[in-house]
Amino acid sequence: MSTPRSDLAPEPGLSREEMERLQREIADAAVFEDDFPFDPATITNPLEASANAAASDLETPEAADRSQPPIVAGVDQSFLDDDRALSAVVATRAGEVIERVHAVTPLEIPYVPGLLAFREGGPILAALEELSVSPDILLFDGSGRIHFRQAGIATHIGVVRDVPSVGVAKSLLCGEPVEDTENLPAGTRVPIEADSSVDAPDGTLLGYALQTRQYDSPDRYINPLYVSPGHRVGPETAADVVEALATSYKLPEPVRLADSYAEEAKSLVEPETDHEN
DNA sequence: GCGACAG
DNA sequence: ATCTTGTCGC
Repeated sequence: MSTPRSDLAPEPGLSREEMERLQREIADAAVFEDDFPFDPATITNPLEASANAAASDLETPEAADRSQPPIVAGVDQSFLDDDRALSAVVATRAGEVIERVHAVTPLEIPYVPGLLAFREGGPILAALEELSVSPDILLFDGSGRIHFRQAGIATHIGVVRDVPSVGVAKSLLCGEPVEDTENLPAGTRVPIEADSSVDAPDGTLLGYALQTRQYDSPDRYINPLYVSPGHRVGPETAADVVEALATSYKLPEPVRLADSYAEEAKSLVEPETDHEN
């Protein structure tokens, strides 16, 4: 049963203290383990999509929902001016784009590390409202459980909508890799554990540094992604899904698609309106 | 007081 | 995030 928590939506007008209190509520409501009906192994990009399509053929009417691969949606933002954000959502199934939507909303607050959801959550929720399909899982450009209060933007939106979600960050917000993450071979994952900066027992597994791509050559190397559970997904599955979708590039395809669509959709937006002074 | 900090 | 030049490699 689906139980959205609109009451926990990120409100930009709150004081910093109230925002942090809300994040602790989000973390309490979040589920950092697999809790969804589909088979994550059926999440793929186009190249491998045909391989597993044959396996699920003889469907009974009741299982009709699972006769098709899960819908994976990537979410990302771009900025139009200094006070408007454009949020883009690209829904994919078996690696194919089935829907793209976007929404523009005013930015209420500046970027503050740890409070990203209060800056970009509004635009994201507005864009998700525009979607006609129901994503089985959401991939965000930012952290999930790898967060001071275990409530990164992927976790926050996942809980509010009660949809499985994963955080995919390009840099590490907090936590401690259990070993060096420089110049890792492709396919490597290094656990990220809670340290004193995180509101969780030291050593709690928050996510993974995941090396999806790497150069063959000498001194230059690609940094890993920092993948963490958002909501209703465990750390292993979160990394599995991102790895399965990051076939040609460092970032998983739905996130790349959302990234470019967020840029592309700028041309569809009205120029900034002069607010009367 | 200093450092560190997703997008 | 956004800007933007320079460099590496197929």
